[in-house]
Amino acid sequence: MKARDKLLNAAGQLFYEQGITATGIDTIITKASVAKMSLYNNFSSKSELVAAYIEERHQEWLQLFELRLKKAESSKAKVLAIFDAYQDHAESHYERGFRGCGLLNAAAEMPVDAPERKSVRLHKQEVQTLLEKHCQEYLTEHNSNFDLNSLVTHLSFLLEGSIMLAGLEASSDKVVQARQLADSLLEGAIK
Amino acid sequence: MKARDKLLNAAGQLFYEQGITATGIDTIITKASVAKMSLYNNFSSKSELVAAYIEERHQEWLQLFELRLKKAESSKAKVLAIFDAYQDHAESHYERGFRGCGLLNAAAEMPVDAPERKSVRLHKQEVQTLLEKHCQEYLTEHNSNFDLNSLVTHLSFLLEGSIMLAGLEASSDKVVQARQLADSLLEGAIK
DNA sequence: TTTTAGATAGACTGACCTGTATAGTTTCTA
DNA sequence: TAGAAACTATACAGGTCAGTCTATCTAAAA
Repeated sequence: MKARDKLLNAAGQLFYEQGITATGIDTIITKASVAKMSLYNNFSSKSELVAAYIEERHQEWLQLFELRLKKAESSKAKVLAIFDAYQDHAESHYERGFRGCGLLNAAAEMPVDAPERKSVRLHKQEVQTLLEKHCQEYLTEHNSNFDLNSLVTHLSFLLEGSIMLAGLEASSDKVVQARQLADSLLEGAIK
Repeated sequence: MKARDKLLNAAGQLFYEQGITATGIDTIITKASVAKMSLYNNFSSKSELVAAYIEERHQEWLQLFELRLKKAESSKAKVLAIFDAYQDHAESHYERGFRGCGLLNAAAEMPVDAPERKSVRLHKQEVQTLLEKHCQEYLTEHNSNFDLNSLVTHLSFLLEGSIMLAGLEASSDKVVQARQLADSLLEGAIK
């Protein structure tokens, strides 16, 4: 395996488990079994490694979502596939200590003006856009005039609130509950 | 003002704005205009200062809530007072950079087994207990057999999801929207 | 076979980290 | 007014931080 990938793997695990600021360069390269210069040949600084980490987490989630989306047959199932992907994410990290959404956690430990917060914001906006798209389809399919914006906002609160509380409790239960609530919310929107 | 209070003020601001791990002892004592020994005479370690910070944030919120609760006349208004307190919190920090819930942020930057995470969990449970109490009253008052647990869970997702996204966007808008959604949710629960 | 790119180990810098030790000063209070 | 308690400034220890430098090695490409 290339040094860059080893680094991303090690950093991915450590950043997620210990937090970014609390994780030092030396810990990362030791876990990756890589020389320090290999880090600085692939990334110009720790910040750049952090940026790569954030991007990777997001792509990882998008892949989980794509998998779930393929299996979704109804338009409601497509909306709920977003919740499924959150659940998959939660459960994939359960054994080594689930700690919530890596992106929200990263943003939470950065100062207000940190560039990392901006990219997390963009990623969450992308999730919101996905929600909007599939909710739109769902509503038009059922000829509902339910307010799209408030539905999307509502679902995004269920999503992020549940993953946050799930992380705090180190369990995916809350995400499962959020999915159920989202389900009945969607049902209510076409009645 | 006593050194202990000066320290709690300075640490409170710095921890909230910059994150806990990223804030050093020296930065805190400089901002507090206090000698280093004053810190270690009042707190045995940085961790103890962090614990005090977390406790203080929680008490601060409880006070905001008490104020709102007093003004609430209906049982629905009492439930919504919890959302109002979140909004007050968001807006009180707006000028110097709102960054979400200090407790959730603190938990987010700590390793899975950190004691800080446990106390944050306890505080969030207290909020949930308040939600439960006032929802209970609301439902019985209106002779509703709406499921209490799912209502409370739902509201807690709206609460924590909105404060998290609000922090990411440095605006209290999301919390206001969450309150509106909570309002109609409560209305729906007694129909 | 020679060149080149990627990797290695490890020493090093200078700044910053938490926490301690010492000694002098202010402030409250009995 | 005398003593105790709280506070100050400063220096220091021992560690860790991000990042640089050098020198060596290996493997694939030219």
